[in-house]
Amino acid sequence: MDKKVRTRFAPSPTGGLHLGGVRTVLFNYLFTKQHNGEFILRIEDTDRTRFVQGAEEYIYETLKWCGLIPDESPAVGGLFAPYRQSERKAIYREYADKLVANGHAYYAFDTPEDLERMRTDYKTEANPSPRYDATLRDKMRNSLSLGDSATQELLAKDTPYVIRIKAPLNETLEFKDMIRGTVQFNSSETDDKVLLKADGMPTYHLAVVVDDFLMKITHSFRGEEWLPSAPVHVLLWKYLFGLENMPEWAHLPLILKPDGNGKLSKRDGDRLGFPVFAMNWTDPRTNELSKGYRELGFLPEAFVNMLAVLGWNDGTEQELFSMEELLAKFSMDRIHKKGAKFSYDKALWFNKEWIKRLEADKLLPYVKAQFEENQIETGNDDKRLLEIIDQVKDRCILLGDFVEQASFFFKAPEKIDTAAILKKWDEHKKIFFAELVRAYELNQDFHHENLENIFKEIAAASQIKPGDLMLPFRVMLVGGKFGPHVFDIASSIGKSDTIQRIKHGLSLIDTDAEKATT
RNA sequence: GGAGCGUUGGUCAAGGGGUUAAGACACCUCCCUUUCACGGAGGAAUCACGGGUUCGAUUCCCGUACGCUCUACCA
Repeated sequence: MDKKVRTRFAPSPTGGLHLGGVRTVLFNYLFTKQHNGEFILRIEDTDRTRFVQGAEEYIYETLKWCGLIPDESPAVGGLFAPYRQSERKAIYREYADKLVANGHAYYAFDTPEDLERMRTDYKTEANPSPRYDATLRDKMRNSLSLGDSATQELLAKDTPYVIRIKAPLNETLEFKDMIRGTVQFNSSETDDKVLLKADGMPTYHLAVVVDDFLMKITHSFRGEEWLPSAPVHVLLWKYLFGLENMPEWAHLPLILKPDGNGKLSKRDGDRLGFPVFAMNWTDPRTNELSKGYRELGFLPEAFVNMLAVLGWNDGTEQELFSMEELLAKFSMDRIHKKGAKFSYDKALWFNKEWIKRLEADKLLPYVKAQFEENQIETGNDDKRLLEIIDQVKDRCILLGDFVEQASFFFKAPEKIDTAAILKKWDEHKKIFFAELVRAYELNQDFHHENLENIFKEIAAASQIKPGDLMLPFRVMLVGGKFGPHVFDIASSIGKSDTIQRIKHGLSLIDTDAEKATT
């Protein structure tokens, strides 16, 4: 391949950027990077949607969070600007006119009602969805059926119209898909798709072909749902720029809903309780907020990893890939043809693995942010925080779990699970803890080994098994049955806090025990 | 209805004429841990169906079934 690889992604700014969209960019990005190519982000907006506040920025931010906007090619601007569809209206118009002039497209004056009528009038059992195609176009109001003079008259009167492609009969249309090999269609199966809408904006079909040509795109990635409209695009390439200049296509497999079948949608996320957007997304039409993976406590590394192996693997047992590893190992020919059902459980597993895998100092900023959000003061001692992260990160699935798993290092628990203690509580244990407090008060060395030794000595003297005392101790310190080793915690929070928490625990146990008896 | 695409455990999947058909998630059992996790060992569970080709088909070919996508002046 001697020509420079150039790829693009064209998100619509109205729909947010969901899992499938991010994965398309990811594969696109990996491929482009591997070929040392150039990646173009084009915004697929329309007159109606281009003013949606913050939608473009949202897309950039998502891609930045995932590490998918390469530094060397800026998001907007560059060699082939403008990249916003709404700013390229005149360009599309020019090519639509050219197609009409060459006889490959025509004006159609049908109103929405006309089209509706056509769909009901010609609907039969054998053909439940009639199309505007070679069999029907003579019966509709267009420049082909009306003739030149009538058409000119309508145009002169500013009658609204669209431009439709004139799909030929019985031609074999084929193209090579990077994932599926050669795909063939019969041109009779494609209908006369609208290329230029009445408002002067192009449809996706025209825009994608024109832009891919003008921006010299060599490889074009999109979801599998576009496969059925590929013949229209092949036709446009043939009429406008020559098939030899057509980029290679890759139709990526769909991401399917976890239960049942079908494409994963925003609704499924709401219904089953997991996000389908990388970041929080507020639908501009309904103002409805959908939670994002970022806000839910996912690491970008985990999110990207999870997406990468949804529809691709390297043929080994490896499942955990950093971006560097993906760049080294990704290849188009190992992308699956089959759509994959999304599994949130597996997504959580990836996050858990990445939290375990990342060094504490990489985790530090995330953990700090979590504590800040929950108004827990961690002080300025990063060294201590790093130690704590190392102690608890194995038990965290989401970044937010650090709050539950480590907040007691900084702050006495608000609630104590006294019920867990009271099941096996008695006077002897009460006395033990009173003695423990006294012993710890006198003690200067608050290292965990020493604390454990003192604890065990007193237990032995009281003739109670240490095991029966560990749980109450733990609950007093952290509030519940979880967390790292008790003596590590005691050592970390220090003498006065430890003693205070035991005392507080004892008084709570007393009051709750009374409540239980009355 | 039509066209295109697809079909290995519940899910993600490796493999691709002869295999005890990898591995992961989830589930279950046990071990470790005087908590919760992590970790370790094990278990249950799969080649859609029917025809070919072949000594032999999960693998190749042809059908069938099923599923999905599209069938908008949405992308």
